[in-house]
Amino acid sequence: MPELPEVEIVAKALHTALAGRTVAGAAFISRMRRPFDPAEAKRLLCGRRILNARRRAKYIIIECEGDVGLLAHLGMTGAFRLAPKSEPRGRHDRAAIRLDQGDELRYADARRFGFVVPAVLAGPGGVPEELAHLGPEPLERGFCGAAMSARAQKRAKTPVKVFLMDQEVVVGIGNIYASEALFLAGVDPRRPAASLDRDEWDNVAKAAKKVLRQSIRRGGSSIRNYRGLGGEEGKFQLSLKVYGKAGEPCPVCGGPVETLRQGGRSTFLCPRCQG
DNA sequence: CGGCGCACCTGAGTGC
DNA sequence: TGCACTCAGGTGCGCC
Repeated sequence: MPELPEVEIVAKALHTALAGRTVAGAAFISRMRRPFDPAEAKRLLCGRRILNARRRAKYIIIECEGDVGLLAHLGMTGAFRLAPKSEPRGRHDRAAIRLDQGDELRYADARRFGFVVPAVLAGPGGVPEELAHLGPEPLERGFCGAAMSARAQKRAKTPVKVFLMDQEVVVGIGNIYASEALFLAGVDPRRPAASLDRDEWDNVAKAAKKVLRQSIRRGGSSIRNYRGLGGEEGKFQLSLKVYGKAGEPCPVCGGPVETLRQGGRSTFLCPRCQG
């Protein structure tokens, strides 16, 4: 479900809601793909103040004092919300972190592709070791045409769209924003990553930054599942140019938007604009 | 290492 | 109504 913009918005909202509060307990509700161990969470976090919540790639890190905290990923359908402890559990609630004033942070996830787990945040930048393999953030300096061009040299077979979604190459870009960025850049998603020249990579990097920033500004894309911390929908789905628009006219040339499968996922493009 | 296919889950939508 | 089938903002593993 969520890509960089949606995760960024959730992380910011968590920061606003949680910074300065104290963890009072943890409850197991139902099994996730990666199990949440409430005893471990209590041992690690109970009585500790929450310092901040932030995003790295599509992960959310909630940091407490003492280099410990929670690591979460929303998978496709994960969502956080704050609820009074007395509120009945929802069908898909998976874990709860009790807070100091009778409320709790709940994690719900219908498909269970996501998780929230207690974590030691001792790696560089206060990030868990297990995130060390991730590529650069697309909104930071490490992501640029030159770096992407260099990275793509050996990827003679990988389509540029699949390459853009590789989290070791650059993080945070998923199925929606890969199609959108390539449309903005005028690059055909089927082209091998290694076949793009420097100018084209500059365009792709710029387009990716632009579409991610605009989406953050508009609250992310709510297409089917995504909701913010307070259950609110984003608005960027209204600004999507090609994603989910098979058969509709291209907003630039008016020709029909087409769809195809790449790596088992749907890609959307305008073949005329993305020569 | 690069590249592919599939598994992991549940729910919503569609067509018969 | 019911059933069968397809599809979904992600990741990770096994295999060649």
